[in-house]
Amino acid sequence: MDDQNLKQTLTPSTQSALKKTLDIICGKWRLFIIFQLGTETRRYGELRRMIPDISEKVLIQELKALIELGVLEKKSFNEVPPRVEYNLTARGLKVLPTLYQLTSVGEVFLEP
Amino acid sequence: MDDQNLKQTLTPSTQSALKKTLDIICGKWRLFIIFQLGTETRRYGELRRMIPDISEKVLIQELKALIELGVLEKKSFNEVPPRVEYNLTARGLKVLPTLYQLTSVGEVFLEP
DNA sequence: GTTTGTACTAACCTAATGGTTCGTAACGTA
DNA sequence: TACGTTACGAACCATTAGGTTAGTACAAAC
Repeated sequence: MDDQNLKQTLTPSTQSALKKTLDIICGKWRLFIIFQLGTETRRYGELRRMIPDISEKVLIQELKALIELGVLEKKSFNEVPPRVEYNLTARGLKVLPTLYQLTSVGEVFLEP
Repeated sequence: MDDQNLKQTLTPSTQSALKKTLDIICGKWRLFIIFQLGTETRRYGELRRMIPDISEKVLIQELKALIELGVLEKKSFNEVPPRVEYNLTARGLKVLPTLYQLTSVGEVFLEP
């Protein structure tokens, strides 16, 4: 019995899309950051207070990663003390409804 | 300016649902395994050939984890050579459509 | 009688993830 | 003059995720 009946159900383009998705949502904090931003603009310090369990370093690190992925954008104002604002990009807003649906997945598995 | 205007937009139950979701889908291979199973029943060796880049140890490890999470179930037949079959649970099937949508997220960010 | 196939386990290693602590600039406030 | 505030960077460490390699039982095929 050879493998010709084992069709690869995932096309290469589906596979790379999935990998990109995982880049964006995997990690302990990324979805939380995206959800806390939502459609709003928030300062770094606001986000830190909204997600109190994340460490400063990791928050900055994750924000930077999400910017590089094209999910977030950042505006720095030349003020003292510094002011920096973050918000979702157009693409980020576009996928937000799909990401919100992910809570329902967890809910299904938390049902008794 | 105190923090009373920083409403925690995520309720505790939403947060734990999100964490559960991340348990299920995070990791390099879990979504691929779930997608390759889909509505079918597959033997271990079939899965291994359908996801050729995964190592044997990691596939078994991830299958075991997904079983413990309630996403998959497994049937062992007392035969030689051994035969073991995997398929999604009812809950797994229930969230499958939502998980399929995740490819669209990556697609948005892969657009030029 | 040696090899092949199945579904694993065990031992070990590396790279990435997440966390802790400390330090920075320049201003407003006490 | 000392201190708090803001948004970070640097150095360092612990844990986890993922990977490699080897070995197991036992029947069937060659």
